[in-house]
Amino acid sequence: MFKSETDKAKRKRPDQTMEETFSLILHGCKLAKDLESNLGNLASQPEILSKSCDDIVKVFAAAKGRLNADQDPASFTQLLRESPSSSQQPQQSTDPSLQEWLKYGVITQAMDMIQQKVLAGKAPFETNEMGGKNLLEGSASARLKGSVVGEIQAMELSDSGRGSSSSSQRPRRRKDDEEKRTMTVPAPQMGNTDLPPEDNFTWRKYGQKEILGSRYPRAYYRCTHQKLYNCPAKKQVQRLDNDFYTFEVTYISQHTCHMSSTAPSIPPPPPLETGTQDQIMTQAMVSQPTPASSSSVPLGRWLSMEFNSLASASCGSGSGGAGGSTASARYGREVDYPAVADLADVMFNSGSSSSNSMEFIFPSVEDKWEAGDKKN
DNA sequence: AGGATTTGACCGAG
DNA sequence: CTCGGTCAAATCCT
Repeated sequence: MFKSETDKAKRKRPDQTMEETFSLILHGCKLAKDLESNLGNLASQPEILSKSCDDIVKVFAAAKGRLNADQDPASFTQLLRESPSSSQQPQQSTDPSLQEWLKYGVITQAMDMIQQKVLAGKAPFETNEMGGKNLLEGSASARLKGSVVGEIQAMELSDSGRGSSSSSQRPRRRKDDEEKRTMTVPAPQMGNTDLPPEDNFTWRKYGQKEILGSRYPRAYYRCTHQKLYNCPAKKQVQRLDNDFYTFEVTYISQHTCHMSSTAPSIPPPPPLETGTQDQIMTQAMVSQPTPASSSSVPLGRWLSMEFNSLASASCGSGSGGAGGSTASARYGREVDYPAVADLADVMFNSGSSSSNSMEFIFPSVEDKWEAGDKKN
């Protein structure tokens, strides 16, 4: 895929070549970004990590080769430095998150994230949940676009938290007893923008509250299986004051529901149903990039699958809509798709799951890649 | 009917 | 006392 691009470029004029080289580099960046987003999931899959790295290296190598052969690197560098409004860098202006990523070196964050996970040996960050039935509902592209792109602007492990469990009356755990991880994820910019970011877990909304100084209310969710499996996982979702299209999601505590072999969130992986298989596959692949034992998909394959089927892939998550609730549970109960469930299972058990799933990554990438920057 | 969401009230931390 | 987080009854949805 990349080689052909490179070959084609060689037959073109320098300016075209430059443009394509630029795109190539950006694509490489995207691949890297995708990888970064899934490092958590891939942490335990060195082969896939290796493969992914190879893919990225190939892209950059191709770009480098073209730069060396066809043009003056200096000009390219200059291109990079030009103002965002420059027509010379459509891709650049197209993907602000990428720029940001490049600028701030999010990879470092990702590495830290993984390190933390490994050190802590705990469950992963949430990934997008699939809303089961809602998967097939309309505004798929919106969902895709709005899904968690995995732009981790901030990710923290702090000791703050609150929580209440069930002891006597309302015994609240001390704030420093809970783990809190905060990240920001883009909201859909088309369709139902109320849809909050999703991950691979099912949540039940148990409260919403206006927060002082915040423009938008904060929604409180807890794991659907809280009662059944005494799963303490919770999350809070709130729009950023200054950015309606961005949610700040705070995950509190780890899921323990998947630990149970009987946990509903991990039904056995029966064969896929027909008809929606593509969607499911895409969704599964995308939302559960974890290279799991049972259904691991190399990043490279995700990419190709993604690019090939994105158009028809409805986004995987569903939470149908119901006003801003992430709890797909309502309309799409638990895990409706075996493949997804299987993947989720794997993910759960792998103890990793970055906040970002491919579903969120590729679609947005694709959108940005093709549609240009409509976000800003 | 069962389960999810809504929403006002309650409770504890600061 | 204020505010954030949670509870739980009412309501909604499938």
